Amino acid sequence: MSSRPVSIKDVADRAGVAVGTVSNVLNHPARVSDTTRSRVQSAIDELGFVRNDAARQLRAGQSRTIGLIVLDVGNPFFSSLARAAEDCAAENGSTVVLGDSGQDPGREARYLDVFEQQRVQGMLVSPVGDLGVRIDELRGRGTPVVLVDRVDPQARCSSVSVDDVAGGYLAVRHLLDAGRRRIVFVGARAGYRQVTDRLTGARQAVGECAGAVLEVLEAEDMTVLAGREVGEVVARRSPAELPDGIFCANDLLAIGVMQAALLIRDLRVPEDLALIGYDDIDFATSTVVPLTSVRKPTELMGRTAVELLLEQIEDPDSPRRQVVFHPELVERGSTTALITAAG
Amino acid sequence: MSSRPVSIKDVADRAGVAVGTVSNVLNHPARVSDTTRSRVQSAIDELGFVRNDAARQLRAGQSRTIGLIVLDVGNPFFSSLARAAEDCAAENGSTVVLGDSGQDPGREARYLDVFEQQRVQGMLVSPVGDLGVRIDELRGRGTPVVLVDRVDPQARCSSVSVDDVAGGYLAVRHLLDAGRRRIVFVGARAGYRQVTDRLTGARQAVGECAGAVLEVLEAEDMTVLAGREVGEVVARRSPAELPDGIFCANDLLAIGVMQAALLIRDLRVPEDLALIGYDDIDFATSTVVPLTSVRKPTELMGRTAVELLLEQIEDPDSPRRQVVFHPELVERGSTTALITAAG
DNA sequence: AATGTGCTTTGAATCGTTTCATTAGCACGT
DNA sequence: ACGTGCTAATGAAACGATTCAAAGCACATT
Repeated sequence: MSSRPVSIKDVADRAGVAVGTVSNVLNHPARVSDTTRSRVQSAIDELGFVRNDAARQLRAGQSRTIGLIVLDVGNPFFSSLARAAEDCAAENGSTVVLGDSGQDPGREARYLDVFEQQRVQGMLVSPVGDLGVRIDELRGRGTPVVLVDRVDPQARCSSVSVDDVAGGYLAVRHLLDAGRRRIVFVGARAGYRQVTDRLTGARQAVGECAGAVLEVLEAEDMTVLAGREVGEVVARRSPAELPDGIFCANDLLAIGVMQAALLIRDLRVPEDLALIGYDDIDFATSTVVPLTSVRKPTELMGRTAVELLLEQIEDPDSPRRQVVFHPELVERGSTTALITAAG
Repeated sequence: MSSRPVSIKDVADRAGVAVGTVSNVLNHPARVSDTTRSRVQSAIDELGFVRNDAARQLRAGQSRTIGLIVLDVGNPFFSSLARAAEDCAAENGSTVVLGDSGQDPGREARYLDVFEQQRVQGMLVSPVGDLGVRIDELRGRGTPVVLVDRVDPQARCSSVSVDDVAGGYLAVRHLLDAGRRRIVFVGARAGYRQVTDRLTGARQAVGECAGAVLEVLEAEDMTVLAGREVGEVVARRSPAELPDGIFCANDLLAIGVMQAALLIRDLRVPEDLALIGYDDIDFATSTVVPLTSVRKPTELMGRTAVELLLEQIEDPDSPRRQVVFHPELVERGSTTALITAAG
């Protein structure tokens, strides 16, 4: 029943032309006369011909795909970045294929190997560990790499990342602008890099504001539950010791703190306590009081990553660029009271 | 500086053997003597040789990749399914590459084309619309397809899916077993297929229990906010009209209902009102009262999908199978009171 | 009639592997 | 010395596209 696959040769025979002509129809339609083109096209349709990409690539020496390796496809940051990268690649005639390393160096290595064997045009990688050597090898063999959400300290490749210090500054500055002075920062016990950057930014903002004080609290980890525990401790304090603004290192922590504040002590958010998170996850809009947060320009990062990669593909000797984006404040009810009724 | 890519020929020259021998080292190491093998291996390492997959595939006529096209990589269901599929594929020497259709038929078509041109071994697809014709074409040309989270009414290909009727039954049965009799089902105005199935299951369960009544409420859509609106309406009812158990068509709705119940009326969950959602999203553990939910066996579905595909790859004439999984109840505090203090 | 011009079409060479029939080399028994 | 079996290594022929120099053709110009 199912015979051997249809090749360009079969199409040529059917249409009564040479193989080169079929190839031209596929790749340089303008070179072919209208009549021939439509005859070839019919043959293609009738036979159900599908171009063999392996053969094309072998001869052409180049593929039309870009590999994207992310730490966790389930993470909204990466999925939205992937979406944007796909769009941008499509506009440039390329296709993004996605590999999920799941933070596992072994899987990451597998995808690097597979993509290199497939001779992808280039890769976007949000690396698990240090990829220094691997990146040099790849580049040496002609496959450029762009780092995502991480900068290469030795500037061997381009990268897109976010300035978390600026984000932390932005968040606390916003609290200060709203008149808050007794600020609490909630981070995590373990030293996530993002946490320390955000704290640094927070410190800067407080330092610039006379009369403002910053207290740092550590949660067990970066989860809602951990945030709730910290929130409960804070909520039980005497009125004099209560902060009037809390900045959490991510939204999950902030949601936990909010739960505690509303339920344990019936504090009003934002009147008694202004609250701000980080990452702007979907859920931030759905909390009882919608959560103000700090957002990375995810789509822009995805597009830029692809653009930087295309730059390197076109000219491997073009200078590497480290693009650092500034995050953006998303104001919601947890810091900004709606227009309150008179009184 | 960067010369032309290293080929198997270069390796052969360097090691002083024939190209066929290098190929054997790569593909049939047992056929090669130890000394030769190590000599070739050194040459490979020294030259940094990376096999050209296009050439391999062209000659071998087969690739080692499986295409997976999902509706939305951001959806935890798909990302966790993808992870499992990757693991299962890796165990069988294949690699999964992911394409995100984003519910867009155009993008879906693009990925189907790209993957077919790449001659993937087969595809797992959670289709946007009807893929009937396309699937026949693919299969006719030798690329098997397995549907994910959707059954093929004409059984042209295998599939993995979940019995949402059973899920709805499970949820309401659980409420009834906990002694609840005035049950409310919260669905969505627009007719999602999952919603109607879950409602059907709910009806069945109530039908089997004398004295139980089911009321159906419609939310604007399937979000936390819509759930909260419905919850507020319910919470304002007179005590006689209050339900004692609510089943929401997904977790977001349930979270919204919970927010309303706790805040508007200070109802106790689960004592006054037992609440159950569907999907078991991550957040279900992090609500103020942890949310009981119904979970699809995601990992199992991912693995099974790959297995069904491998089955079809090995023997294209093997019978197609429609595997339907039963969801599982995940009990948490919103339906089951912890051991209460004596009294 | 010869030559030139511009557009189509041709078909062989090529890309880097795998495959497989063949050969080489070696040890062993007669 | 010779055949027999083995294992190991060889190298040319695919695989299916793209590319490109060359040829073919129709028509205008000299």
